[in-house]
Amino acid sequence: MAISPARTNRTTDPMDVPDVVVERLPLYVRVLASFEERGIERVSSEQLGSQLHMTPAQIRKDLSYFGRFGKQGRDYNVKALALRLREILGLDRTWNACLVGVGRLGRAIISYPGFAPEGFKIVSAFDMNPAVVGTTVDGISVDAISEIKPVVERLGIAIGIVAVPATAAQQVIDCLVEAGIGAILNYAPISAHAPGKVKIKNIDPVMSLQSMTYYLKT
Amino acid sequence: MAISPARTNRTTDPMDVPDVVVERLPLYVRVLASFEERGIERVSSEQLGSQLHMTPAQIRKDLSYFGRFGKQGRDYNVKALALRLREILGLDRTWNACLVGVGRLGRAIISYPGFAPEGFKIVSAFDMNPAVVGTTVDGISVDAISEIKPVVERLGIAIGIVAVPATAAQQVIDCLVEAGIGAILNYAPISAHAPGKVKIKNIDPVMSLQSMTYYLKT
DNA sequence: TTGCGCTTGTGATATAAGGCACACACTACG
DNA sequence: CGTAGTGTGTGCCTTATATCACAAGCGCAA
Repeated sequence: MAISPARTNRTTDPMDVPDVVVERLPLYVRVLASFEERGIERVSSEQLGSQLHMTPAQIRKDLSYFGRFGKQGRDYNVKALALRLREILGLDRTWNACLVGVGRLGRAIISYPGFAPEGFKIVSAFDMNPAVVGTTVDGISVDAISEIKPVVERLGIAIGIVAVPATAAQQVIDCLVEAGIGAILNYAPISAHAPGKVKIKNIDPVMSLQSMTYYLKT
Repeated sequence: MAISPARTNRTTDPMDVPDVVVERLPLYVRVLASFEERGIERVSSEQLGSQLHMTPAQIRKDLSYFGRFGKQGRDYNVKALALRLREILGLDRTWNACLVGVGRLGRAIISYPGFAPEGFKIVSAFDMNPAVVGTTVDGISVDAISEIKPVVERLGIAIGIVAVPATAAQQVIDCLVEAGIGAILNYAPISAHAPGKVKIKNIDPVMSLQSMTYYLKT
């Protein structure tokens, strides 16, 4: 009697999509881009799946959280799907980010050429060390950490990148959250947590290695 | 009638432990180390859990895959547990690694001071560029990629670190696998796959950012 | 030595993620 | 204009992961 409890029309509705699914979307965007570059106009979930080593069903199901993209019996239009996924992920615009911690690692991050082409622009940097504050690294001027809040607000920064020593990391993260940052990419070797709705991802090569050695012990 | 199907005595048996569990162990090792540094001798799963933002039950269950570590009613001995977990993960020794791709990123990885203290030693580097082959970076001599196999065998290298452009990455990975490498840490922005039993972990900051922007779109 | 309080280890249960398989929709071709 | 072939979208089932909740074991105190 009741209205069908199934997900109704859900094109990009704010319905809760599992995090795992969202985390796979950039993957899809990436393969689609590679197909696009090769001039391929249409792909089936089968092809995508074999490329990504996943089952076609998983891909179709993931996509189904956001709407219907393919024509039944006629696979997907590469360009259109890529465009739509970028839109869903919010990649159809530029995002400003700030970097905290201008040490060796921080400098490497600033000069990393992989962010800009994907629309992520580091527009500001912060450090505690008075010797570094006031200098310029790769065109980015370094401010004192106390300046985070005003700068973030002034420049419309939504993303924070943390590259400080482990001991300072949680404090810096709290500071970024306080400043109104919405997402944090943390390079410090701590299992960081951000309060509230702020998203955080940890980049931790050492920990990755440490879990792989389990399988290496013969 | 049959022998109890339950896990029997399983101290570090090769029984199949879920990957997710193995991936959490380094986390435990890390907090335990921090407790150890602070001179704390005993911890309960409750304390560990609150530190890591996980439920105590999860921690106890994870540990139970490997044996019994605590005394009931009397929590865990920090030092003993840390030691045992390091042993389980194979962190009670040094691991030799090689780096492929001595570009900007590769150099940053070589000079990253975070690997050595955890027992990961980069002992060899490779590159395609003839201008780089033969040079020395931070004490590591750079060889041609064709040398991978013999060098890996001679130096007992179990881990490969990939820092080449996306276009070359899969090829390099195949090459490492062929050379007998057991684990790969891949920094190239591709969703890489290693055949067979070889473990692979991808470090991909851009993809991390791309999945977080989903939650930023207001 | 006995009993109480505490925390582990773990079976049972709940929730989440993944895969299967088929109805439906669309195209193409006769 | 009808029919055959193909691949999507999705309900349902399977498998994996997380949580609950309690019995069992330990230490301390009287």
